[in-house]
Amino acid sequence: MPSPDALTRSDKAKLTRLSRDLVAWAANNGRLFPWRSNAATTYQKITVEVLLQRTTATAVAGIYDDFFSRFPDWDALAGASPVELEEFLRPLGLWRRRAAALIGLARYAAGTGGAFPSDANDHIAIPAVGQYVSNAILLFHHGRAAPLLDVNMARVIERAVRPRRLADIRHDPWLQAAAKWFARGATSVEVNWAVLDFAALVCKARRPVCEACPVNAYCAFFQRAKSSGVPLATLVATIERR
DNA sequence: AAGCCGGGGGA
DNA sequence: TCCCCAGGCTT
Repeated sequence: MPSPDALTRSDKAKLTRLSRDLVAWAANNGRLFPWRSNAATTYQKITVEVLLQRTTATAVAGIYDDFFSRFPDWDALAGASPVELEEFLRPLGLWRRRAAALIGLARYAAGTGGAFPSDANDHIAIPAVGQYVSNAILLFHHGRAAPLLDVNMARVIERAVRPRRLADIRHDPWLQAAAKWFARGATSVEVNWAVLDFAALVCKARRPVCEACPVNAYCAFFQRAKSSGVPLATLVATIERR
């Protein structure tokens, strides 16, 4: 009997279809952000992932130009005065914690000339780099496929396929495997951006727009809602774990 | 593997 | 007020 934490063939097929459909959806409905531009440097792409934590992409977009004009590279950020940096970060919330994290990360990166280890096991020692930013480093700095597994990707995968078992996204074996499979391959970046946009615009935490969802035909969450007759809004509150 | 932490903004 | 937002850190 296979482990309940293993990806089934059915899971894989569904995740593959999901990634393809969301990339297609994003081609017409995806959001445009400066940090996704070809002009964005690796420094900007990694730094912005710290800016984006526990805040909205809209808020980050609002400070993006000013921030990177004042702190254009790792050296500038590493030498920033905490007080000045905090002023830039205030609109995002968590500004004291974020300033300290950014300076720690920047000091590290400035010391290596902007290079990061290619082995994710070596990332845990780097300030402000947890599982999420580690994957961002693999994805944007090393050009490797990696899932930006945050609450958004987790929500979409859990609704479409099945809920995770553990409370913490970062420790659930099935969800980890599912995300990795979901974001595998040469289109990893596009898949990651597509699911973030889809989660923000359609598969929202509070009021998902299931009626206009491009994948509702095979979404477990929507199918369950439809067959149970329970109003969607009620079901949203309870993604049951098993 | 859980608990804790910590700020702005929208519903 | 409560909940959500591209989580990291400590235990």
